[in-house]
Amino acid sequence: MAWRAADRAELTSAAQNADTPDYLLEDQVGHLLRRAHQRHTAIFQATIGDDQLTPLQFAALMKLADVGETSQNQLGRLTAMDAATMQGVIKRLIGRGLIERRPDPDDRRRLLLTLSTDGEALVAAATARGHEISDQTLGPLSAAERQVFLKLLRRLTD
Amino acid sequence: MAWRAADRAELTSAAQNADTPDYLLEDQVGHLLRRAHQRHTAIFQATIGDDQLTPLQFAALMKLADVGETSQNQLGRLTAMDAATMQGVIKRLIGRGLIERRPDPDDRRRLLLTLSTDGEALVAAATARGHEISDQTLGPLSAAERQVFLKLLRRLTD
DNA sequence: CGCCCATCGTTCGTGTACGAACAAACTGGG
DNA sequence: CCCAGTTTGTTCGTACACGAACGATGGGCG
Repeated sequence: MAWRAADRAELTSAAQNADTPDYLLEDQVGHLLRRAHQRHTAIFQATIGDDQLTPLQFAALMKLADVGETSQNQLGRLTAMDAATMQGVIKRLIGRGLIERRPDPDDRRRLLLTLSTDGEALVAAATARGHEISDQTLGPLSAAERQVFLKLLRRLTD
Repeated sequence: MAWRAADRAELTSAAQNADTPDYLLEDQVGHLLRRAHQRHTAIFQATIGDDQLTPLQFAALMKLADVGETSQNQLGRLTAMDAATMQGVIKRLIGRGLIERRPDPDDRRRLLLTLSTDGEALVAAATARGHEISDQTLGPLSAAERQVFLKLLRRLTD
């Protein structure tokens, strides 16, 4: 249907539209969400104070501290990671000795996860950083705007 | 699921908090941004009508249609992808014959990109889908809320 | 008890992301 | 003209993200 206008007039099939393109990437939610998320991970990495710790690893640790011993898949659900992703995240956290794993005596399919002593120490030390990261991410907004934004954002979250 | 509260009272330093955890993952912007983005890509994939086309590939194509012939790095800047990521995206689009590449006669470092005929056809066909995807992503919000949300989101975007 | 079906964790393949290091090519200043 | 510094595109390594298929286990129901 409706296209551009400019290149139509000329025959350049290279076709760019200076005036009114029907799809402006920078106005699309998906693109803005992606960029906001990129900015957030940059802030995370600059603020968390641990070069090896990634946002997902941090999320898994914090959630595990919150709920206590759980299985991998359960923790994955709580942190919105699928089983395959969780597998890798947990492997690295175990590799760093931040998490321990033991078979569930009541269900031999399951692996129960707990924070190690090091993991608990890291969680204790990083909690303040976590808040700082959220604060910096929302930095451009006023307190009132943050409330509105978070409320709306939460509604776009299944 | 016997956890928290109980072992709080005892001296388990394992310390999970049923009542007032100091860090609630589901309240953090980063987590919400990540989940909203996940939801968006699911909507994209269900709506775009082309199993092979990813959000980034789509963004690159739409932007290229918008600005016309450019170099890889330039297109990367316009779509917020770094050079390494762009390299892979372009490689796949060329592999599908949607984009063509030629050396810049004025600067032998550069590779100029253009849409192929197939690429232009795809852009024409997919534009409406793109709008539908944005619409669905914002589905939970009213028209007024969408305006507010997008305005605030844009400010969290460097 | 036996069977169907769901769940748990793993592996594979593909596609973002991005830092780091490179070689080739351009730029500007002296 | 030459050197220093930058830009362009590529490659490597690591880490998400997720569909798909897999083997092992568990639960429910006839």
